[in-house]
Amino acid sequence: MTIKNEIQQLLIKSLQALGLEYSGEIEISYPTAKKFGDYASNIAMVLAKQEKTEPMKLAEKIKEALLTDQELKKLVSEVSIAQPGFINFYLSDQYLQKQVKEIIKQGPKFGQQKSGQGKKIQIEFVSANPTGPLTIGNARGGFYGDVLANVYQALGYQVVKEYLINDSGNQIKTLGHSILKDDEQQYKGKYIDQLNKEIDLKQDVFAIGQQGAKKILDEYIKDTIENKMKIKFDVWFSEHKELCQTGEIKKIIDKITEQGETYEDEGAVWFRSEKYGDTRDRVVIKSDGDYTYLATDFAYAENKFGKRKFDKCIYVWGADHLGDVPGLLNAIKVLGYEGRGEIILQQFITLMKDGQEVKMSKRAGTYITMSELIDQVGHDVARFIFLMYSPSSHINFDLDLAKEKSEKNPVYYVQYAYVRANNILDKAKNMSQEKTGYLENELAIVKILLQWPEILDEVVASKQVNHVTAYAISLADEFHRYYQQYRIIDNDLVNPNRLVVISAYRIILKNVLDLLKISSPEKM
RNA sequence: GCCCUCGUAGUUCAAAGGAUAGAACAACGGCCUUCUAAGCCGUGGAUCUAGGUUCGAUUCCUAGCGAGGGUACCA
Repeated sequence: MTIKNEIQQLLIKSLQALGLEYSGEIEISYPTAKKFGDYASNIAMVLAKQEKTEPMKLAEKIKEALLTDQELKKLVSEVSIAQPGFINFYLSDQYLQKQVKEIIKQGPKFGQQKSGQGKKIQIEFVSANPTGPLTIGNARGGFYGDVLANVYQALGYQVVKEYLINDSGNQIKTLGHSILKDDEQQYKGKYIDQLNKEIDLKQDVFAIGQQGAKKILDEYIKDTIENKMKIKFDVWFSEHKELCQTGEIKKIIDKITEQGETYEDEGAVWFRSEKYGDTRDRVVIKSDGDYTYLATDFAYAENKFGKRKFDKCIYVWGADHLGDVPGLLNAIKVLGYEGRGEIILQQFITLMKDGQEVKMSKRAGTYITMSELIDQVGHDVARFIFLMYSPSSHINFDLDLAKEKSEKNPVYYVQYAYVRANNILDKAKNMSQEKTGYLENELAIVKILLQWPEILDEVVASKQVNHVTAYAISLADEFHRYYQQYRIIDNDLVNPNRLVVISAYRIILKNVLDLLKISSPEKM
């Protein structure tokens, strides 16, 4: 149980004792200034209207009730009221000192929780079409999905990371034409020239496209993902093999047709999506007999929820799939899995060059590949850059600027804090020890360390993975300041309390960096 | 036209409806005989516009302006 949870429990008890009714979740936040304590609740302001009283008076009553609770004293040394009605909590020094030892005891496990209760969750991300190398646009969701998976895992979920290979359908034909370099060529670039030489061109277009797709997947995409981005997918899911050849698409479309969820019009088969709140119905079988993307989505959803029994599936998509969201959600609903699918849209990246926008296009050959970027700035920097963005923000990306800034990237700031902590612990091994009390800065560090499990909870709730990088930076920040201000080893003497704090610090920072899959160097 | 996302320091990004809107880079001024200065301290600098809801709005609502995306029997 996190500190936030404990404070929530204390408040619930107090509200009950006062006979106050409140059904919502009690919000606990980190105050903006140190004088307001370590945790704060706005509950008095929320309830003031319902109780027809003033927030300050109500806060005072709740405070009185809190103070009678013996449990409170284990955690908190002081509760105060502040305008316009905040209730502020101050963690006690004893509690903090106890918790530092807990961090050291748990080590890499600190922060892990069991709230996921072993539920099976699947995260599908990247899933770029195997028609060209991975651009930074395609790969935007890569680091995101990878870290989100780690967060879920830390909270006790069973996570499967999956890449859907779109190896059937029209874009494969188009790829075939492109490799043949005939009139219908669309994709261009060196990799197409290469494939043109490597593949036997005396086959039909679809076969050429499929061979090309396989080569692109193996030689470009997997290489970038596994070796450059350091992402390990648990499942590479072939649409062609798993959904087309097995007949799963046909089966599921037949099934919903039996249920009356489709109808025929103008030679095509339509899914009644409008019935479920969509703006229009959507085609699942085209008049030429081919299945649409949505038909595949039906089969894929059934495969995920029905066949493989995932409790929850997260789809990390690019913003260009926006139009498919209602179709998929309604498909999930019709199949009986409503509420178990969640779609995260990643907004587009605009490529900037000398202050000008460049349209990123595989067809025009104007793009930056993820592989290129990582070669230029290194894995840790590339990963950190992408993880700092919120999924909903439109990124303006300038490669030259990224290169120029890579040496000043915040990732080094964070890693340097780790190096410093490490050096001290290394050096202090053989020092004689002299015990004194804890410094305020040390307790401040402990307070931040204890937020780690709360950050994990928050990320699962908000899906804002960028909060983890922000947390890493604030961890580094607090430590650098402390390091500058105090000498830990002085005249070959060291205070063991300080070493305890720094050990705990190193553990948490390592846990954070591991979760982000950023290296934690011992020396820089 | 309609739908979605976004609009915050010079720049790139943060901020579950909360308290004095945070960082980083850039600019300017300081700090290395002592645990690595890849660091620290200090200064200046921002919520697109107009209304509304609220004790309280960068956040929610309405309208406008601007950027990106969607609006296919493409994927």
